[in-house]
Amino acid sequence: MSKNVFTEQAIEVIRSIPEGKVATYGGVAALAGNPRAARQVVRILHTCSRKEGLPWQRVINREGRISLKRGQGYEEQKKLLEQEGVEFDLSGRVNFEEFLWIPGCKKN
DNA sequence: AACCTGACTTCGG
DNA sequence: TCCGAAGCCAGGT
Repeated sequence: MSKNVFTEQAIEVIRSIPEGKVATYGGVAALAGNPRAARQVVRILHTCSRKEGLPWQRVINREGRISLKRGQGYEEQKKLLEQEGVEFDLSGRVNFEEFLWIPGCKKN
């Protein structure tokens, strides 16, 4: 327990996103105890994804899209997700009905 | 040691 | 329906 509780929780939430599923920044923040801390999730991904080995590619924005721009990680993230089985429609969106991870959902 | 920024989201006008 | 502003806060400069 080095950092604050929120950070600890957020990291744990991110870690528990299963392969082939995705979560939103706000969703992770909410599960970590602070629905409005989506930006902190972004920060955490930036600072910890590398050293903590977090599945950063499974976190996308609320529109079901990848927030990164082409040439800045977008392609890599999409590729990683597709390799896990996550599909994108023609406009580059993920179908939440099918791929949004919901803790406790038995369909996982 | 302050100030700025960010792979976001929500709310009010 | 659309747009600006607030909320959140650790890391980098």
